[in-house]
Amino acid sequence: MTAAPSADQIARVRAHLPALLAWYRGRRRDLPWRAAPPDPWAVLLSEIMLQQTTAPVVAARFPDMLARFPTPQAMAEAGEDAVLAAWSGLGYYRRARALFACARAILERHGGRVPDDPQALAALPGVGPYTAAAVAAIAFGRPVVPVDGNVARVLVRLFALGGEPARPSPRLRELAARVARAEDAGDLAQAWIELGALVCRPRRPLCGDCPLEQVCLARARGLEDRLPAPAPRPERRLVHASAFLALADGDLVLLRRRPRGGLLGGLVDLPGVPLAPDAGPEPPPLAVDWRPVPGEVRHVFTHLEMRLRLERAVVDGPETARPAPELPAAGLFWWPIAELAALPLASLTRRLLAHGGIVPPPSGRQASAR
DNA sequence: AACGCGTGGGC
DNA sequence: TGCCCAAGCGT
Repeated sequence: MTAAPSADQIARVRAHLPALLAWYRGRRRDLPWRAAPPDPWAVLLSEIMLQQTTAPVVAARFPDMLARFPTPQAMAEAGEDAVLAAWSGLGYYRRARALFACARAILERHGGRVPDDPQALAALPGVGPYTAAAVAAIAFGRPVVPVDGNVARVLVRLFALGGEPARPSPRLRELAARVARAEDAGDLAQAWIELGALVCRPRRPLCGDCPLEQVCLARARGLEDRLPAPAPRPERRLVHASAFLALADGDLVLLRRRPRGGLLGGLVDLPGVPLAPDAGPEPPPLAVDWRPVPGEVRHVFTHLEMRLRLERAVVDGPETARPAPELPAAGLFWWPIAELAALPLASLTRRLLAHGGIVPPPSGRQASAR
């Protein structure tokens, strides 16, 4: 099966690190989270946003996020709901709550300054092995190689690790540590990642453009298109349900705060959207005259597909519907449509609202990018 | 260790 | 269109 990486091959790769560094510095992209000198908080914020979210999406949202929360203290003082609202549409919302907890931990444990030690970084909420190494290398020049999916794939090909899944793993991190060197750690960390993102792509790698082509075992053996082996695709469950859109006085909408754990945890949505894949159908939240909205909203999650009908009702009388004074921690509440931008809404919720004729403005972003 | 957790873009 | 995938983490 997979031969262990040889000391010779590691030495060959290390000897080519200057070429990798030169390649990176020659084609460095103008990414909004790369500033000189690096701001450790900005680096940490960007790396958490980049966890499983594509760089173009983060590029579009990072400047507003940093402007809204320029320091750990600013984020800690803004409160969890403000962070969650600013995160609207980015997905994996646990990251937003962990980020808020992370800002508080930086304030309490480290006097408001991002720590430079990988171990201290990894102890922060939402910061795992990759993010800790990335911040340590990029923001502080620590001689570590952060291993993300890109770097894992590059290593599997460079060392022709046929039986190795191309995901960050303790074994690949150990290999990365043996390839690391003390000089230019920040640029080298980014070089490995950029190489995977732009050249050593998942499919059809551009080996002719690769600064490491001459030392790549997969290339030498003609395996560059067959490594890494594709991972099996997990099943995706299909869930049918009905969501309920209740309007009052033309300017209030009935919403619900979801429980903090699980799917879309802590976000605001419409009653009837399943709280979990196996949750049964929910009864209407009000005994009123519901009318089906024609069509269906189909939304695909990583492990779940929802097909949602929408029931709509208009209730009259301000005595039956009063706007909540503030966003509640749980349960149903009425909210002015004009103030939807203040709420942490998932993309699914925006689509349901739009299907019912309500288009909320972007949540939590700066009012204007001008 | 495997699974739960969003979303949007590329092809 | 449907499928693949993305600068992972927590449990």
